[in-house]
Order: sequence, then structure tokens, then C-alpha cells
Amino acid sequence: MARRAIPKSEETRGRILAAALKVFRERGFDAATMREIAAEAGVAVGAAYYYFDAKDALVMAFYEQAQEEMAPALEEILAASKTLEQRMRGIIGQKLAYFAPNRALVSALTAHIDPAHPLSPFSRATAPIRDRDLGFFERAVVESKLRLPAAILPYLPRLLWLYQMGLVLFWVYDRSPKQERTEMLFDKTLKMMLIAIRLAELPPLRPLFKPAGELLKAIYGGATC
Amino acid sequence: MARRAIPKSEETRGRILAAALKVFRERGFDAATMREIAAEAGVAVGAAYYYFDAKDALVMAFYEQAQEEMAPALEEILAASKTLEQRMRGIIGQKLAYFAPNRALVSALTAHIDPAHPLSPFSRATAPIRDRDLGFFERAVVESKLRLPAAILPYLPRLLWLYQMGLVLFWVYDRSPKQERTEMLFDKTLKMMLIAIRLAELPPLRPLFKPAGELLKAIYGGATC
DNA sequence: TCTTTGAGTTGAACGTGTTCAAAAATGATG
DNA sequence: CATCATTTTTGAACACGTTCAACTCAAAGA
Repeated sequence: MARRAIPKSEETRGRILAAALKVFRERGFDAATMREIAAEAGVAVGAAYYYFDAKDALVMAFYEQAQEEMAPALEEILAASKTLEQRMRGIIGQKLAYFAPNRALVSALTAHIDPAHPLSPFSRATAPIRDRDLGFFERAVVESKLRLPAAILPYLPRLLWLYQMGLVLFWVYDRSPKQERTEMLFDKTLKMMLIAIRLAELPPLRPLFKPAGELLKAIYGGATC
Repeated sequence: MARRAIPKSEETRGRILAAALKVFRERGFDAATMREIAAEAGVAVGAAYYYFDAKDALVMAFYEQAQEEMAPALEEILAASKTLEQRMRGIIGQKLAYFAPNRALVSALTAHIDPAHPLSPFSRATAPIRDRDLGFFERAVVESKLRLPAAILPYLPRLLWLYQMGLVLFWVYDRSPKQERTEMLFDKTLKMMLIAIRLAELPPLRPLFKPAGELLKAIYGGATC
């Protein structure tokens, strides 16, 4: 953990992070060595551990940096679009585009589903990033005029966030050329989701959405997920 | 890799596996040490690696053993029940009951989603187990008389299997007392799924299930997932 | 100017999973 | 029984992530 924001120290930290990302991109996360990263940064192994708690923390720093750098673009997307479809396409499209050159890194990030693992998107350590990201989906929902059963609407942002996670997961391991399978999955599931939302208030679907609401309430009562 | 099925050698292998499972249960997968496992089995570290390719392979062996041991019970469940609901409850209930004393081990198994990782439920290494397991869901579907759009029906077993995986994943990390949250999730989502299947042929739902069929066809065309 | 402080840095050392050359045990063949 | 080939077993050695006692050195205080 960095202590103070002294320029000199901050510069070293930055150099180590940059070196790490470079080596990660070249070798992949697992094959990358802390010794090699330190060497690349012109520093001893110990120094890397002075600034970052562990190898994982380097990926985490990348995640935070990504979050930070993507924020303006996401703001712009929210401002420039009106419908939920446009916004979902914009947000998720932006993520995938940004992450594209670093798929190997994102893979290290999504490799852990265990909420107890610090790197997990569901962990307590990633809660700030998650919450901030959730904010975008909240705004995407609230500022669109959607008709949806009142029991479900409050959970929609979290469901959309979860949908995004699933999609990114698929994308990370998608080996089709240019990840076209992900693109198709995205396109079709998004359309289906929007149709489902439009149909949600139809009377014959009530037996489906009533238990859904109860379930969401029970699951999201006060949990980390 | 074990070469031949000579009793003597097989006995050593069994002793190592048993020792491993014991230590895993006591310490958890990560904290367990290959040296400790070997010691527990009264054997040198190298011997463990003679019979098992890696630490992971020990969990894999447990997985295979579980599959083998659960088969008769699953057969019985299929024979004793008629409706899809009964069968799903039976199959998944049986799995959770069997795995309950070994949650830490299952956790090591579900910890990797990367299809390239040998331990992943989606990997090539686990394909035989997966296919065999899929068979139960296939029979559960085929032998139940279900009305479902023809474009979707063929994929239902795989979807149910995926549903099972998700549920087990939730269960593994469910820290509520007696995993009651999982139980609730199971109960509600299963009911919702059955309602959805019943509603699937309603005309207003056609715009939803038509793209769903196309999507499934495209995704499951010839992939490992 | 000299002393003290503590952030920054070092690299040897630890415990880990895994490898592998060599030794031992086993079994087949003469 | 003796000889050889094969299977099984051993444990030192390797590379890894991580720790930590010791060191540097610029700045603050005397």
C-alpha cells in the first residue's frame, strides 16, 4: 500500500505497475514473474511488494485504472442516448472495446468467482469498483422510462450488471475470430431481454414475475452478491 | 497417470487419494500441502505425482469418484419419478446432499471457469464427466412429456445442466445457515422455469422464443461449452 | 554541522507445487 | 536361482510468490 503521495514514490509505483502490465500482456498473468516485473521496472522484488500487496494487487490496480479511465466515456454514452437498448449497447460496447487489448489481464480478474477471493468481481475488495459501476446501470434504468412490475424494477440495475459480468466472462474465453460469438450473444440476448421487459406486464406472465420479485427480494436482501 | 490396474499399485493410489481427501477436508484445498498429503499416505511426495499429474488431479479423481458413486442413486430417481419437476428436484437434491460433506473440495472444482483450465467444469478434461452427467438431464427431459418449441427442446438438457452448475456454484459459496438461501433459490427458480416452459407456446411469447432458438443453435453449434 | 527519523529499497530465505535422476522393488525370462 | 526389464518409490532440486531484517539516504530537528 502506498503511504503518501510523494511524487518520487508515486513515480516508482507507476513504473512498477507499467512494467507489470507490460509483462502481463507479453507473457500472460500466470507466466509473468514478480522477479521479471521487478527487473523490468529496474527495482528489487521487495519494492514491488512495498507498493502492491501481492501479484493480484497489480491486476486490481489495472482494474481501478480502467474504471477511472472509462468513466468519462460512459458519462458521454449516458448523455448521448435515451433508450435502455442504446445505453446497454453503449456501456457494454465501451467496456469490451477498452478491455480488448488486455484480455489476458481481464481473464486473471474473472478467473475467481469465489466471493472470498480478493480479485473476485463479487468480493468485498472490489465492492467500491462494483458499486461505482452499478451506478451507471442505475442511471441507465432510471433515466429511461420503463414499464416493469414494481417488485422487479428496483433490482433491474443489479440484474443488468450481472448480465454484463456474464457477457464479459463469455467474451474473455471466446476464441472465435474477433470474438464474434460474443457479439452475437450480446445482440440476441439484449433484444430478448428488452422484449421480455416489454412483455413483463402482460397478464399471462404474472405467475412468472411474481415469484421472480419475491426471489430477488430474498436474495438481494442484505447480501454482498 | 496410472499404468496398469495391478492391485498393489491400485492400493497405493487409493491410499494417496484417501489421504488427500482427508487433508483437503481438514485444511481446505489451498492450505493442504502435497508434502502433508504424502506424509499422511506414508509415501514420498514423488509417489503422489506418480499417480496423479498434479494437486488438481486429486480433486478431479474425487469428482470422478463422486460421479461413479452417485450414478445408482440418480438412476433410481429417474425410475421413481415422472415429472420434470420431480426429476430436477431429485437429481440436484442428490448432488447437493452427496457433496455436502465436501463443500471445500467442490469449491476447488468450481473455482476455475476458464475452459482451458483442466479443473474447469467446461474443460476438455472434464468432458467425459460432463457428458455422462448430461445424459441424466437428457433422460429427465425425453421421458417427460413436455410441450416446448421444437427449436428449443433439443437444447433443454444442456440448459438444465447449466442451470445445475449455476446452482451448485451458488451453493458452494452460500454462507447462510444450512445453505437455506440455495434451497430457496432452487425452489423458486425451478418453479419459474417450469412456468416458463408451460407458457412458452403462448402466441405472445413467440417473439421471445424465436430468437432464443436461433441463439442456442448458434452457440451450441459445435462448441465445448 | 551533526543526529535522528522513517519512507524507500534490497536480496537472501521460506514454503509452496512440481520435476527428475537415481534407487529400490517387482515380475518375467533364461 | 540368476538376470534383466519394468514398475514403483525416493528425496533433493527448481522456480515460483511472498516475507522480512537489514540497509540507504534525504529531510527535519538539535
